Amino acid sequence: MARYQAGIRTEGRIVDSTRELLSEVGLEGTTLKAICERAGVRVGSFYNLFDSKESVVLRLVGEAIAAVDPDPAHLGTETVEDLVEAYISFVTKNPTMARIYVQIAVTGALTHGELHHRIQRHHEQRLERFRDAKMRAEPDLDVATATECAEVLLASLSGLAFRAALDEEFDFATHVRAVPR
Amino acid sequence: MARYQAGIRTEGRIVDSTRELLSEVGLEGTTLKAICERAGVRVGSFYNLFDSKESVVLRLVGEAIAAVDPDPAHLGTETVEDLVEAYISFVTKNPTMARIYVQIAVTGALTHGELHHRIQRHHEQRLERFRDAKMRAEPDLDVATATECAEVLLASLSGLAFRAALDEEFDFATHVRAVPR
DNA sequence: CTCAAATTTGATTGTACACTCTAATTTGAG
DNA sequence: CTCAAATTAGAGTGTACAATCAAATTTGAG
Repeated sequence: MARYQAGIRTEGRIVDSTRELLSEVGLEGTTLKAICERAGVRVGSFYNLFDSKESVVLRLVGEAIAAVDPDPAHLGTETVEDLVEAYISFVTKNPTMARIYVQIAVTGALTHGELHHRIQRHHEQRLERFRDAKMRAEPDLDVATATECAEVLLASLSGLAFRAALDEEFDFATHVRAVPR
Repeated sequence: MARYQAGIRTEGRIVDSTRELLSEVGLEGTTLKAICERAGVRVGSFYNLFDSKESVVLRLVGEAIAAVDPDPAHLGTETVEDLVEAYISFVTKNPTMARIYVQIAVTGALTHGELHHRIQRHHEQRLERFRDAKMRAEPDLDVATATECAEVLLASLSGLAFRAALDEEFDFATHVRAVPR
């Protein structure tokens, strides 16, 4: 069972090259051959470490999802502003990951069932956090209205993130801060 | 040169089956084989009528783009509400086309250059129309602010359209009407 | 140093894809 | 009815893909 250093390093290189490729050429361009070439590894070595190409991609999706949300420890005290600012810093400081998320959300979710569920579940969680933050700020609001607000705000954010993913010039932060809430 | 009826009918069947496939299984699942099978046509017949698979897809993109916008004849008098309502009725009455647009916007734009330009150009045109409508309603607004508003509103709409494309249950119209402007 | 286990290699398989080509068939204008 | 042009059929090409496998090599604990 005991793993060797060589194998661990190889695994890291494979994950790194997959991440780079996903952000540079999308899911479509991230082929097994491309991953292996960039990692300086033969195909056989890849399959010694991973069950399938999908398993690496799925790991990266998890990474991206984890990076979207701010410190879960603060759950229960965060404001809508906190969540919005966290999203801004995610997209601007981590454009690679943001791109991966947007790309996989669409290219993956519509066809591959596994990714679809993962993205859907993540959206619901985010919706709840935004709604709770909203209700913390305005306790008189009923749940339905708060959920409505959260849904629209989230849609604006993802719409703008989508735009940022397609157009490098797009000033994401400024536009997000202009979103009415 | 004179075309025969048989060829014209075949062409129609191919376009129809491509449209159906795009909305059902996305760009990825819309293979030449699938198109031909559904159209009840052999591969050779396809290439007698079209240069490539891409050319049919591109025609469908044009169709989708044309369907997104309301009657261009009214250009110059339409209000922001008109544009928003037109978008709502496009997405709700024509979910197939909406799906095609969203899917192609992302899956296509990031990799295939041709589609990328087309989608980008369309977005800019839409942005201008929303901005002009906004300025017509509030003549005191400076161009930058109006553009800003239009950009955010459009992002909200596309974010919600994206959501609707992923989740059949999603009540698009209600959410769009809840978007602050 | 030894040796079993971990890792690497590279040739190989099988499948799906867009697209081509030639010959047979069908169409419809004159 | 004729026949050139349009259409269709369907086998075939080439390429890219994910994944497999047995054999060679490397690792590192004892």
